[in-house]
Order: sequence, then structure tokens, then C-alpha cells
Amino acid sequence: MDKKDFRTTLIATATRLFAERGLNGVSIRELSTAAGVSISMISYYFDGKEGLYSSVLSEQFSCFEYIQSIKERDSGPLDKVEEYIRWSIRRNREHPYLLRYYTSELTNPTRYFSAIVQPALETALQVLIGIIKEGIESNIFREELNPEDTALAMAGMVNYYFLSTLATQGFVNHSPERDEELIRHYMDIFTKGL
Amino acid sequence: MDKKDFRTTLIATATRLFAERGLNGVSIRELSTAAGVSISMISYYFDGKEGLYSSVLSEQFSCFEYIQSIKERDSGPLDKVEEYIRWSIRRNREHPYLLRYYTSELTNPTRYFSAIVQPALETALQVLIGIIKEGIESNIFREELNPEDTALAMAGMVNYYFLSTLATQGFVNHSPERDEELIRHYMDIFTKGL
DNA sequence: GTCTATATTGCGATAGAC
DNA sequence: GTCTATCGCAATATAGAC
Repeated sequence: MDKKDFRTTLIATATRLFAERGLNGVSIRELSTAAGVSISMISYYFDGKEGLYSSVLSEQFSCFEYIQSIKERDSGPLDKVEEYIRWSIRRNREHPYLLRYYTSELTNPTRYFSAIVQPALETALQVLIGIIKEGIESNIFREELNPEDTALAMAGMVNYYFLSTLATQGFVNHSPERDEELIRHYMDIFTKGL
Repeated sequence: MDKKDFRTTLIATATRLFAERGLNGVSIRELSTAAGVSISMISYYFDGKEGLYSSVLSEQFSCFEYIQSIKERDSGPLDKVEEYIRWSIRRNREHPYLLRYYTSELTNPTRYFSAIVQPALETALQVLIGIIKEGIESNIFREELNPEDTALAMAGMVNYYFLSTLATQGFVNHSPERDEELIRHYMDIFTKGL
């Protein structure tokens, strides 16, 4: 049945637990018990708790590599902006724990931030900045736009929708069925303004 | 000279340390040493580490009360939106640790989330939603706007500018001197679109 | 109010049996 | 590869002196 080895099981369990309570909020005792594995397996496979955390981090941020394919796509800047927003939403849906590592590393960076997190975030934002510059140069976007600020505004809009869930679920519907409507709405705000 | 009592000193030190390394990342031993106070003072004044954390949290989120004054202001919806953005930026400048508690509680809520954090965030967002509804009703904003999504988009834009600092400081200038330019730019995006 | 000293628990890591 | 048992240390909390 389950051909998963201990290594995989440990990463899966750690991904959930570290996300829910942070690196310092989970003991390797509890973690190994939850994974149904002996505590010594963490040192054996990952050289300790921090090594396990760095493996989790690498896996979580590997999905950022996809962003390159949007950059190279053969479509206009506006379509690329929409693809970027669509990808950001899908990324958060498919990796429900990613945003926790994302924000935790940005506000309380571990020693792995600069090797794993920073490059992923920078690459994604640089692609978006490039798309906006492209739009300005081809006179599709207004030339007064600051590409960096605009890119951060867009990225922030999407990420905050997910980040704020716990505080806003009482008055904002966060169900995935509404994602397409959300994309339309974001595109509307950015093309037409208020 | 310094008339600060131990209670105040402990809160100040804890605010910095908990922000930098999280509730579980700091021991009360280290904290009391950094504050120049005996470890037992934490139980004496705050009934333990968690009590100290909740006091820090209350103080950090008390600045959200200001938002009510924007709601009651005697100006148009667009001015109120600008005031909201201005306040959000000022809030992050004046309380440099606030965003860490903000994101940490949203992604890894402690038992104090529902009593301290959730009400503060909900109130602020509801004020912004109200402003946008007001703008729609008075035909200043487009009637197709979804007030909730639009409010989240705005709040996200500003907060992400600060949240992303660590990953973007190499290619985005985050200095306070640029804040007014940023406000102008955000207002431009939302009024004119791309 | 403030301190030192200590009780108690739980942590991460690993030696050594299988 | 995997386990159990254990080492050494650091955690929070508090009793009791001043």
C-alpha cells in the first residue's frame, strides 16, 4: 500500500506541524511520534531538527520555479499579469502551508532565509516587475507607473487575501469556487481603478 | 533619570525579543537578563511568560483604535481611502514590530488571537469596507466593485510593502522619505488603474 | 518588590542493541 | 535502518530570604 519511506513521512508531518506552531513550537519527540517513527530517525535522515526544517523549506519553495514559464510565455503584458495573479492564487491553494513559512521567514528569518526563501521571492517579484516594465514600454500601461511599487502592490493584494483569512472569514467568503471571480475583480481594479 | 518601572521595562524588552524570534524562540531567562531584571519578576507582574506575551499583544494592537476617527471624518470617500492608506503606513512606521505579531497571529494564532487580534483587524477592515460602500452609493466608485475584496486588496497592498522588506530591500527603496510618493502612487493605481 | 536557589519537566542528540 | 535508553542541558515556575 503505502510505499512512502520514513524520510517522506517525516517531511510531510513536519510540514504540517512546523506550519501550525513554528520551528520552536514543535519538539522532535512530538513530531516523530506523530509520524509514527523513532525520534532518532530525524538525526539519521536530516542531521537534526534544523536540517529537517530546511528540507521542509526547500520543498515548500520549490514551486516558485514555475514562475519562469510565465515570463517566457508568448502573450501580452496584461495577459501575463493575469497569469501571475492566477498562479499566485493556485500556489496558495495547492500549498496551504506555504504562506506560513513565507511570512514567518520574512518576519523572523532563520539561517535558511537567504539561501532558500529570499531567492524564490526575489525571482518571482522580478518576473512581475519585468512584465510591468514590458507593459509600460509598449504603451499598454501608463508610463508614470513605478514598476517595483506596482509589482509589490499586486503581490500583496493576492497574498493578503490568504493571509487575512483567519480574521476575515466571518465577512469574506474565501472558498475556492470564488477564485475566478476574484481574479476578474483584481484585474478590473488594476485596469479600470475604482 | 529613568523613572520606568520593571513592568514597563519588561514589556519593552519582550516586545522586541518576541517580535524578533517569536514567543517560543525566547526564554524568560534571556528576556529577564536583557531587561536587567530578575526572572521571577515575570511571574510576579504578568503571571508567567504567556501573560507577558498577552500584555505585549494588547499594547501593540491598541493603535487600531485610531481607525474610528477616519470613519467619522467629514470628507469624501476618496479622501478617506487616502487617509486609510496614510494611517496604515504610519502605523507600520511607528510600530515597527507590529506586523510581526500581526502575521504571526494570523498564521499561528495563540490563545489571545480571538480576544485581541481578530477584533482589531476586523474593525479596521470594516471601516475600509464602509468607506468603499459609501463611495459606491454616492457614485464616486464603480458599482461593480465588491467592497470586501477591494478593501482586502488595499490593506494587502500596504501591509505587503512592509512585510516584503527583507526580501526586496535590494531592489526596492523602503526609506520613509519615499512614503508620500508611495501614497500618491497607490492612490493613482486605484483611481486610474494601470 | 526583588532577589537567589532550586524543583521539575522537557528538550535535542546519540550510543549501542538488534 | 530502526529502535530504546539515556546523557546533559535548558526550560518555566516558585519557595523563601531579604
